[in-house]
Amino acid sequence: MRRDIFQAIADPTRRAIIALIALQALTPNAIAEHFQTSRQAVSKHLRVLTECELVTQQQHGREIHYSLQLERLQEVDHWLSQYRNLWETRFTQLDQVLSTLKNQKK
Amino acid sequence: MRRDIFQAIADPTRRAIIALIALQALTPNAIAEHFQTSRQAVSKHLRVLTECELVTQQQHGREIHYSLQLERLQEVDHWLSQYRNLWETRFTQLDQVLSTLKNQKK
DNA sequence: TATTTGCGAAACCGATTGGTTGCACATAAA
DNA sequence: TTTATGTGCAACCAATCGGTTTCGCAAATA
Repeated sequence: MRRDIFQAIADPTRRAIIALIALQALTPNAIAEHFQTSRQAVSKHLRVLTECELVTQQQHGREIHYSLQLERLQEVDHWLSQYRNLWETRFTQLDQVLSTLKNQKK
Repeated sequence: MRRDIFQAIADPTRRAIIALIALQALTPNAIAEHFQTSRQAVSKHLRVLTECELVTQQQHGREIHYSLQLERLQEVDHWLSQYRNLWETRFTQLDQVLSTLKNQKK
């Protein structure tokens, strides 16, 4: 199934999981300990995150360590960048208004 | 109802609406013309966007113009910034590794 | 070998989602 | 005044979501 990263980060639990594994890879059980939910529910979230390649798996014996693919978040950053330009332009325009007013005073 | 901005931008149609009204305010009818969906469906999306204060309404006679609240997107930007630090740190660390190798060569 | 542990997958369930159609109600135009 | 237009809202519906419980299987442990 084709997954969308925006839909993946829409769920607060999934954002919490992302925060958890940002610094170190964790197993589903280790992640589930941080929530009042079952390991299976966490596994379903990890499945969604895996499907949009936000996390990857490393198998160690019977344990599976999930780690965050930080660079995938740049897709969100890229989407945001078009609007970042806009709001920075807005500030630039405000600056221009202010400096125009300043010059008129002189 | 309390709305979440991440859930608001999860839907592709809503992201398209955001892109449409980023530059100029539009009416529901004008927005609906860009999609193969009913005006009422667009209205429901606008309701979601309004509830999380991503858009605001300006009434002009019987028309209602919806415009984007650009600065609300900074909430996403802020969430992203913690990870942006991480991926920039990662590059910095890579740079350090490279320069260490370079120095060892000398 | 027998048992425990870590995991994914499947079946199920209530709540939510995104769409529709059909209204009611203002405002603008004839 | 009568008619047309722009809109929000409610009712309905199939699909999806996020959770649970139950299961099967491979790997570690006794």
